[in-house]
Amino acid sequence: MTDDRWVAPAVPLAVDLVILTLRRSRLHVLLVERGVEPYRGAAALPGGFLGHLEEDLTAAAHRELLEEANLDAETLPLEQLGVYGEPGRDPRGRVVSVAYLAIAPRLPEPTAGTDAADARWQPVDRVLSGDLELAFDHRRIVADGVERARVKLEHSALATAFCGPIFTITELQEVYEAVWGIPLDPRNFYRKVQKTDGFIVPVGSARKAATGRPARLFKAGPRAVLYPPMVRPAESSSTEGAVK
Amino acid sequence: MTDDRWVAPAVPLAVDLVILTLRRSRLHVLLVERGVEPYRGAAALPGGFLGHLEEDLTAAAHRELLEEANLDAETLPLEQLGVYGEPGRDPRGRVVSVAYLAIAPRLPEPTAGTDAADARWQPVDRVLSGDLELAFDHRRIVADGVERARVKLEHSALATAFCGPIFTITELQEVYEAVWGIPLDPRNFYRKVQKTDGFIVPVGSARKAATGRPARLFKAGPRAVLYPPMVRPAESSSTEGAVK
DNA sequence: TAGTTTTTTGTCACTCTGACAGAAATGGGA
DNA sequence: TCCCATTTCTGTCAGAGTGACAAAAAACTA
Repeated sequence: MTDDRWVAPAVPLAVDLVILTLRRSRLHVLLVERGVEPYRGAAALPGGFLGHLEEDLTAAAHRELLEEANLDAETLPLEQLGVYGEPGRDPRGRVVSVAYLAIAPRLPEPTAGTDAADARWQPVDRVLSGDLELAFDHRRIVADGVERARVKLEHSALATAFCGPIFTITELQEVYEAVWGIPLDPRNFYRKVQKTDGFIVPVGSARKAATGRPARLFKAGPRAVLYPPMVRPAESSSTEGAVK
Repeated sequence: MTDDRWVAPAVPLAVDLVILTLRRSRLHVLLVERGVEPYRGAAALPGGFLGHLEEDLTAAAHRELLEEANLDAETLPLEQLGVYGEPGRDPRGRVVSVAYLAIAPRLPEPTAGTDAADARWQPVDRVLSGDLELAFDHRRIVADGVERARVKLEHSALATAFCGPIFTITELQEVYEAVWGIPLDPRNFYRKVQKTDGFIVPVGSARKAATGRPARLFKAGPRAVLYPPMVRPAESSSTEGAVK
């Protein structure tokens, strides 16, 4: 430690991406089929090593997304999710991975890129339930990403980003229900979003419908942080929050 | 990229520590005076490079804390704060740093360790105001850590960890006031913490005081997450939350 | 025209909060 | 001893927000 010419150990650095979107009212995550060892053939998050020593982390994230799933996410706001770096998480040796989270409206169907044999959307509950196994510690990373998304829906207007540019209140409600995984009362939800100033703004009262009363149309409002927040009903578990 | 024998670039990995505590009812952060270049003599967060290639990140964090400030933080729960890795943040070249946050009751006065010329507590407002300049991007890291602490006080019983094992409600209020940086109404605060089930529990109704009515004594309750949360008054700024 | 479906407007009781009044329990002078 | 300053604790009151639910409004269908 007090060596005169001690050199800091350098660690191979990777990025992993949790890309969430909504498809048929269910939350999906983008997964690729690994085309190389280790875990060849297994499902995994898109991601990979830094391209070169000076590459920015977010730049690497965008590049990997393009390479592995042909998704140009240049416009996607990537949010840092965390660092996953326990020794032993990668059979190749020490690798530290920085996970990023993106949440987006309907994205195009991805196509396989260079390092990945396949790329497609998978429902998150299949991943979280363990029904679909992921390589490395990627299941945990997905779980962390989903939890982050749930919290963000409470305090930010992020939900509007899941919808198209124009949407109905019911569609917005479906976003919350899909991400939170619980049903909400349409009438209370309607009241809440309506009186949350700047959350949504009505757009030329056009209409819409297949059956039932036509719904008003809205677009995202100017407010990014919601105060007071949307309240997520308390977990049913009675011992929730207890420790010791 | 499709090179057959391409090797993943390895990056020197460091950890930085934001240790927050309360002293004389003000929030303080642990800083060291750098004993080596770059930024020799400047104030900085304790931290340093990974000791060896297989060292765990949190292990490195604990080790650095011991080395630089002689604080045995084995028991401190360290929480990951984020990754700071833009190229150019370190004049020595590419370095990626993982920041950790710890929040603790009165810790002993630190003493300088091997790599640091000095180690001491500094009020966070001196850092955030720019009055006290920090090396690297450490001011930003401190700001992120303080903001995280503020949010944690809302949703968790963390505030009790700042107090001693036994405390009065007023002392608990002072924690909130110091971290949030705003005054609170003692009567409403009293009511709120009292009826938040499991937050604090009365301990043998002993007493205390210098002047005024003696206060009841409490200890931390079993509840770790607060629901409903403690509400932090909305920021005064009127355009808060506006975007675009 | 009656029934179905979905959206929208209300209602009611309850909880939580901010603002504030004032009583209770102590120590310190005069 | 008696009043006062100080701090803790107990209330009160009005307003905002929420969960649960009723019912009207606006379509389409049979």
